[in-house]
Amino acid sequence: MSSKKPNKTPQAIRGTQDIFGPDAEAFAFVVETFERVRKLYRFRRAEMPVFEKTEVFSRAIGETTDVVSKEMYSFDDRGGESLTLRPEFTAGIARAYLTNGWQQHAPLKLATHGPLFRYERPQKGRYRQFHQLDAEIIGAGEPQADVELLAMADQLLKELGITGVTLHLNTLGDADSRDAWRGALVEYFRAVQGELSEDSQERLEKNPLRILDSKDRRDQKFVADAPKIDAFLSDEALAFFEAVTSGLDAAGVQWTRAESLVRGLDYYRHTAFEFVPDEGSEAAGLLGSQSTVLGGGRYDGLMESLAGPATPAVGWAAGIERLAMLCNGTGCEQLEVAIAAENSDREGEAAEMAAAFRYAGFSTEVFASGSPKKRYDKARKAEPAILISLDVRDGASANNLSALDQDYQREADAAEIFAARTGG
RNA sequence: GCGAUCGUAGCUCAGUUGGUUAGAGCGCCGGUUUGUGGUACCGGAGGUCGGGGGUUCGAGACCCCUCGAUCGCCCCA
Repeated sequence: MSSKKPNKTPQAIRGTQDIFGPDAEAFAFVVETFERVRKLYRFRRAEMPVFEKTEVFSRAIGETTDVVSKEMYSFDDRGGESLTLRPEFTAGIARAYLTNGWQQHAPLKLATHGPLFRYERPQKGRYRQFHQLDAEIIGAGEPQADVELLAMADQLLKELGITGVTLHLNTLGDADSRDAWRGALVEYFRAVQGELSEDSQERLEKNPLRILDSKDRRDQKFVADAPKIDAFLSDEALAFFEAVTSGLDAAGVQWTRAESLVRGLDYYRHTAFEFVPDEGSEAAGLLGSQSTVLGGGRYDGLMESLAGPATPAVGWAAGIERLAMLCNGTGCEQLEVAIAAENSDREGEAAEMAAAFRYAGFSTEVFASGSPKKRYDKARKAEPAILISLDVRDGASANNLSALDQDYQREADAAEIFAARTGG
């Protein structure tokens, strides 16, 4: 919107959001549930800076990835150093782990959440400033770590009340398995190169694994018969994957094998996973095409890219906005007590009574502004469990308490406070 | 970076093949009615129809440009 007016209200930055109302309640509900669940699994809370030296991300994530090559918010600070707003958590966590000597706590279970930044075109479920939950287990190379991490993710989704979402699981094998598989895929797709989509012809050079989850029909007919990772897995890699899957079964985590699931970033090895809405489910409809709600995997090579010791690790991240879309309507709690001061002489008492209710642990709202005659209706429209009217009739105080919600449990306690305050 | 759709009151939206002074509902403010009650009625504030240019006797509507939003591709949570 261009305008000659000098004092036009500035607009928010593209891809940023002002979250309010039910959306904000759902957002808070997601974060609160995550905090509760991570404590059950004894993941320790950590806070990292929102920005880092650019090289933290370019080295850890990979120069050639889209995230680094075209999606980072980078800028020079006043000393001329290139800094970047974090596009993901893992690289910063790895840096913190190394610079703070957190090796002493290994194996370390870490959880955090907060804003991330990526310069992309916004669309449904995707923003330039977005928010993620993040959980990592660092310094644990055993498949049990993958299982515990996934069990936590699964419980989180259940506690959020999210249904119609299942765990898609794959293995990328160890470095050798992955390289051999990649070579076979390149060979296979090169043979039919001319029939692939334009995007996939390019992927063949840059990131052949990505062809496997192409949405283009021209690609999909070849994907079905493409070489499978299973044929290239070393004995160790196979044993690792079997330990993960049997551990998930033992923990009661539902999963499905997704042979063409590959993760975008270079550092993933072995386990790769995503929680994705089932086709045709309500969740799928709510999310649009940005459907992955939680994703991650094992990244055994990451620490070395930051000049640290070889350190096995697994982690996942989940988009808070996407999770919140799936649990809208939850998190918004009912108003317990509404107090309508229907006469301006009662406004002071209404405030005092509200304080009494609030100290007793009742969520309370006072209606004492605007036309006195319309305050009762306003209070009523707030749909409280208990509605209290303070009025003046024939020169004397007139008080009334009515219970509007039949199922409300604390009515007797509320009535007691009301009676004590009104001398009745 | 590419593509599609869309910008009218604080919000949700009408607005006919271009035709007087741009409307409704909700919300907000005030009044009348009611007087232990989610009432009804009346009134008010609030819009250079995203911005600029063009076509026309006449543009909210048609054309071009621009800004913005939404959704999709790429990529990803």
